[in-house]
Amino acid sequence: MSKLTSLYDRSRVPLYIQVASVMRQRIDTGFWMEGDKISTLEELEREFSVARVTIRQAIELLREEGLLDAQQGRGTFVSGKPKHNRWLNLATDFESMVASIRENVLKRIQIDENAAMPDLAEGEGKAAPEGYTFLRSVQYNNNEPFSVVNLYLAQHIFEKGREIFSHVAALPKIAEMDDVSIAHAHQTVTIGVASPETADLLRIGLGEPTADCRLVLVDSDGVAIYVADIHYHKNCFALRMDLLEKTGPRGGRKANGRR
Amino acid sequence: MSKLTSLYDRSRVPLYIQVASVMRQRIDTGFWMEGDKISTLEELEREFSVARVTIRQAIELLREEGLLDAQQGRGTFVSGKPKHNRWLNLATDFESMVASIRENVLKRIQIDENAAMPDLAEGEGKAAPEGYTFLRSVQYNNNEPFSVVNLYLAQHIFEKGREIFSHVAALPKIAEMDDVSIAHAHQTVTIGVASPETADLLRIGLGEPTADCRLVLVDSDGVAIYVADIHYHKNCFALRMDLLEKTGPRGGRKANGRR
DNA sequence: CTCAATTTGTTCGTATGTATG
DNA sequence: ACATACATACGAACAAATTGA
Repeated sequence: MSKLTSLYDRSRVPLYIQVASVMRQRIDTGFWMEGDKISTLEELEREFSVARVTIRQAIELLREEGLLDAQQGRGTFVSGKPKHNRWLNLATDFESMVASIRENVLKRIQIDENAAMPDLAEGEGKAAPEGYTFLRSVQYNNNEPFSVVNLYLAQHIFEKGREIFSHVAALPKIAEMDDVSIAHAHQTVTIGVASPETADLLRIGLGEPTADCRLVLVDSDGVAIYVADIHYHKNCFALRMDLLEKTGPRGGRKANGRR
Repeated sequence: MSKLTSLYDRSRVPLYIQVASVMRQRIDTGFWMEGDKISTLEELEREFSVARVTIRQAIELLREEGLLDAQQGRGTFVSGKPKHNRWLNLATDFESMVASIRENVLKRIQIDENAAMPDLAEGEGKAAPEGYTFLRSVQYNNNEPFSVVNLYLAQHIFEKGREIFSHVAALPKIAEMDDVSIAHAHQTVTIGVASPETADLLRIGLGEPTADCRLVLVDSDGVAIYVADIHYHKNCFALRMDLLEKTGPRGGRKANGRR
């Protein structure tokens, strides 16, 4: 009870869902392997400090997902792993980002030519004087949506390929334009929550976490020509990076440590 | 009603909390600015397709957080912004990662010398034959926890500085060891959920989202000497990277595009 | 000052969900 | 499976405060 209230103060999500989240994670990470018999109800009751019925609700949830199989008199067994989507491996440099986007299937769902200005943070360049066109699209993989892209494209860029931008991803096209210079390109990844529109498009619940990626291209005049807010489904997001890319291997028998 | 059930099917988080999440985000992103009068209850009812009382519960939640101020007869106003923690800007190369970790305050809370092997994925090197020591620590900033580090340190590395590793961050110490070579170092970022221990240490709810970072160092023999699973509080996590770091500016009047 | 429109605040009844023991 | 308590959500009606005509 005391534990319940303290947990409730922190999250307000129904307890059995919290419990189910943790158990799902255990299966996912292999802490409970497929075929294993998991702890008994009594052990779980004690571990989570909740009532038996609450544990059973959590198990029922995972049973519906096909992850658990409770058998009277025997125990509860792991009957499957949550399917990971993790298709995406977010690129960490321009070339590979363009390459990966080029392969994507996307559906353009909205275009507003006279859009409001995107609000640019420090270091994201200055706004294009001719204004922006707003483009929204959804990216699919195996017929399932995995990201929503909200893009502000500088008007003078958009006009170079009004037709093309309506149907294909903008970034590769921009990369191909010889008369467009890109002085800076950076992305910032954070964790956000799904707005009603995003939730709808990604088919997730309102307020569920998403991986939010802001991608900004700045031209040689310091103008932000491409400002994208991308919301990735959390299960489709992974970002792997090599930390020694620039410097190469370090240390070893003979200290080559600069510093 | 139909919308309710469909949302409920997707998330099962209480509706008023979902609504509050979205409204909090709107304040955070500046869609609703401080001092603004936000939409009326009736408009919000329609927008979210929920009952008046549900909207009021969401507003009450944000009122308690100091973000909204509802005034009878006048409207509801934005009275503050959610405090951003966002201290962290995760490093994307080895040098700066070592430097940033060096500055952190950490509390070592657990050490197990004969720990189970970490399960290594493809490309993460092979396990150290002498086994690993498990170290768990919490990193603080302004007295608030922002990350939990679960580290498997190869036994032969741990023994080089048993005392030191008990009190300070391991990574900078390893970087200083001239007789330790690091052939590969990479990290993978995903979105995870808080386990009971992590939730407790970060003071968040069970199953709440976290930014999970796996950091692996592999020595020149292909042995994983440092395997860390780091769970960041979602509000303390931001990862900014320059996409043109390697190639420099591209395009412009005269196409200099290599390929 | 009064009136009407607008907007938040409160309450009732009902149904279902969550959690305990 | 049951009894109990409380939380969540709906819809609707009414009350109270503010504003401007």
